[in-house]
Amino acid sequence: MKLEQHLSQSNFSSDEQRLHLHILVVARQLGMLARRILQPHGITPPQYNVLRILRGQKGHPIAVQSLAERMVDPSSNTSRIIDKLVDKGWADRQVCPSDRRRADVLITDSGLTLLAGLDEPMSVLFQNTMSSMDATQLAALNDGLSQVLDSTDNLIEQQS
Amino acid sequence: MKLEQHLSQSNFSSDEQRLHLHILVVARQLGMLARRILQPHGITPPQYNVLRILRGQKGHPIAVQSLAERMVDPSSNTSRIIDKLVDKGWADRQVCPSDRRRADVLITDSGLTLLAGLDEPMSVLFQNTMSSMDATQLAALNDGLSQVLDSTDNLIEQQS
DNA sequence: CTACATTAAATGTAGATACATATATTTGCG
DNA sequence: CGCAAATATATGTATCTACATTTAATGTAG
Repeated sequence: MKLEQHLSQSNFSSDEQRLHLHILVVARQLGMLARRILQPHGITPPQYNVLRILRGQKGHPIAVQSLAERMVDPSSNTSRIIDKLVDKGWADRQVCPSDRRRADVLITDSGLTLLAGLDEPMSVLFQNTMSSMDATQLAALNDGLSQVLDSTDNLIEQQS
Repeated sequence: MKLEQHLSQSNFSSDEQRLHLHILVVARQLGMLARRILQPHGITPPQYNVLRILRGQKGHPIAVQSLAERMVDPSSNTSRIIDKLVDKGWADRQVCPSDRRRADVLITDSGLTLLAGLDEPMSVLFQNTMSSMDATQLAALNDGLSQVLDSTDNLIEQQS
């Protein structure tokens, strides 16, 4: 009944609406906690997201568009997020030789060092926020959200 | 495994991290779908959120601060969101006579009419996005997210 | 090979957000 | 009462986001 306290509202029109609001409110809280960890290091959540994707490339450059597709928030302005990463020396961008429209992006050593220092606090955050759940419950939630994601994908696809 | 497709990533460091990302990605999709419903009516999700709270007051005025506490995103600039609602004629704001620091906010008939037209499409959205789940599964998800909300509240409280 | 369409990225711009500060009012203590 | 502290809201400001447009490079039909 935490949600009810949060919104000072005692009943919702359906369990579906309640779940909808639950997801939005929890996402906001998780985002806030992540921001607090990242902020002292001068990095925002979308920038962190991009850096993690770059690290996952293990040295292979990636185009801006592919980056955008893999981001949690794909509508963010990926070009300008990369600008910031390059400005701060965490990423490197250069024109792709085989297709000069594209920009190859790579993480720098400095970026890798930054991420290395963030891995532990972020992983502690995941553990702390999910600590009340056992493996079965975690799996149930992941399954349920996967189904919701499937529904939203279908709805979004329909419209476009 | 929808999440994996979305992020083009095949494995995560833990189920906790996977759940964290699941929540963020689903919240983003739900927000996007809501925005698409609201946009043609010239209203944004935070504005809609405030209007619904105002309607819930059933004619009783509410202070800006109390509004902020009940919003999904309490850090939004509630004053300026109310500005927009007042500009569009959906809400009415006047200085509280008993404490002139405060501003009493009320929904207008025009605001009620707007909401009345949005109730159905929004409720259809809730149903559509959650349609794959039965009552048991809905309850399990709501319970789980309530636990996560509790954990995040504790973490946020600790820090401040 | 030229012209037009397509693609990739960057940029312009209005509006929204986060965070700090300012303004106005009330409270409470000497 | 008189004045500092607290409270409620509004405003300032830099940054960020969403959405449209622009620039540049490539693909492709004639």
